[in-house]
Amino acid sequence: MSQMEELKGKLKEQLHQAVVSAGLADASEIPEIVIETPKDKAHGDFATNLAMQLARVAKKAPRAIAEDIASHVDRSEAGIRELDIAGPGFINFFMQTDYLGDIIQSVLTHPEAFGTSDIGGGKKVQVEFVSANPTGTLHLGHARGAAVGDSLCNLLEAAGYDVEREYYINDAGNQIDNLVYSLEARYLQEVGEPAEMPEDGYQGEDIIGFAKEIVENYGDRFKDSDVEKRRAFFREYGLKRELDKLKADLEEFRVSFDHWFSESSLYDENKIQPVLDDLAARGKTYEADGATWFRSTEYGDDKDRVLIKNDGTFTYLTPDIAYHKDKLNRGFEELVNIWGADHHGYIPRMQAAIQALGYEKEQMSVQIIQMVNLFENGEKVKMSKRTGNAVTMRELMEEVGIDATRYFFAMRAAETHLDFDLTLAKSESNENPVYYVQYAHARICSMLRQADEKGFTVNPDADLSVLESEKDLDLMKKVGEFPEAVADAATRRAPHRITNYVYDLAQTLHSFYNAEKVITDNEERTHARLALVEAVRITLKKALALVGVNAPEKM
RNA sequence: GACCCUGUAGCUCAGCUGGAUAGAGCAACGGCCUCCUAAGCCGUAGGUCGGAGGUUCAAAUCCUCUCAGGGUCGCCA
Repeated sequence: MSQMEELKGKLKEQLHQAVVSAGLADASEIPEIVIETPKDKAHGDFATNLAMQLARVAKKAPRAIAEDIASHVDRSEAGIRELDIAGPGFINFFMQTDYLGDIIQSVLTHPEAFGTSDIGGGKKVQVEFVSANPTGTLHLGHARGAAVGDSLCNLLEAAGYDVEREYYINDAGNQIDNLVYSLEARYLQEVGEPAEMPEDGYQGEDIIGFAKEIVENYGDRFKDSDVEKRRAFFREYGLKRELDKLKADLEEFRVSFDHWFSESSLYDENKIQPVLDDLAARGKTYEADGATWFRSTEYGDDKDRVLIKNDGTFTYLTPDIAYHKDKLNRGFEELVNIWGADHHGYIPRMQAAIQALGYEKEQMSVQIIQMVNLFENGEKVKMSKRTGNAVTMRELMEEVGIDATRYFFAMRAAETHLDFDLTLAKSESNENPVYYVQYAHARICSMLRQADEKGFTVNPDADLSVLESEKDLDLMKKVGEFPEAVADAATRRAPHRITNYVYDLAQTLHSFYNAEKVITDNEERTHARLALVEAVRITLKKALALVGVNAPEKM
């Protein structure tokens, strides 16, 4: 538990006692006391709406209740320096400031623990994201999914969940056959045979590249070889190369998965039929029109869904149900799927399947990643200038840079449509929020270097009580809010709260920097401010790391 | 037709498990470098929170209806 939480806990406890001793309400009638941090600091360090909540129970006006509470609360026990009753009945608390110094010191002595919590209680959660088909290149939308998914995992880990990152490889459907035929056609073209691309073949440059590789390494030996053998080889080769490329791109984007799960392994290990049998045994399937149907309407889906088509093959849903069953069998208590917006209609049937198999609906949740629109110089960009196709993740990384790309994707709530401003993301100026935050970090590093030259080092035991200016206190408070920001972002599955927080922290630092001098002739204060500034640096770095952004030491 | 997302300052967005005069960035305007990075700071201006009802002591936030934009509705994946 962070110092901030402890402090709030103590305050709640004292307020609770005050309500009882003032005879306003019985202990059982008191609602959960909410302590908030007011937006306006004129409203104190903390505030509560308790008096308003008690109006009904106590049958008194909120302000009168607030007066009663105020006169009964043990101020020194709760760490209250001063308190105000304001507005319709808010109680504003101005706290004794010594707790702020304690927070800074604990950041310096236990930096690794700062910002972590145990609200997850070690719960095993699996997050499946990106999962793009291994038939081409990662695009804009995948990049957003990767950034959001990875940041969410970081947050859940910080909040004490046991997290696994998984990528589901769709390597069994006919899109893979298509990959094989496309690669085959490209290969034959390379060795001078007349061959046409399949009608809906993959036109990407990557496939041509793979065909060239095969010619380099194996010559034209597949030209006249047995078609089945050739295709088996191309399947393996094409898939491997596509996966290598996906992994490499994602690694570069600072996203790595714990587990790459192959759809075809569900077939190889006979994991699909047993699930069909299980559903049938539970009476959740029926035959009609030559197909086998799943009664998803029993769980609120719009209509029932086909599992086995009348040609005897499975729909996409069928192995996917088996896949989810497999995930739950692996011991995950909760599954989080991060899907593109085009899959939102798919949620009810998957949730139906989970329930039909006897699991709780809540064991699977879906985070939808909404569309991304690219803008450059105020104009909508649809296609890559280079290739004429959709803009790829790699192009983004190269043109915009990884830090800015990850920051921009983390910056907005995942389920909202995103306008990605290329011009802004690329600009190395004050308009760009990424640089603003990174600059704060670099600025501190610069101060620390200069302090070092003058013989000052950061001392966690520095006496922080000498820091009394408004800017000092603002900055300490902002650092203290970090653990709460992380816990909040994790609970709400909202990485964008971290970028909001870190921007705020950077702003507070810059403001402090312009108002107060860190390195001065006053040794005591210099030590105290160095400690403060180092704590800010650690916090900036940790917050940026949560969204996959580097914290440079120089800019 | 059904469902999902969105509608808050000129632009991009926070806030949405109800609370104090609705916040931030950019853009606009005015200031600040003999001083630890001006990629910075300080200030000014700018809003019928799409609209209409309702619930509440209190609504941007909850409910109903409605308008606008985007998306999805396959025995594709």
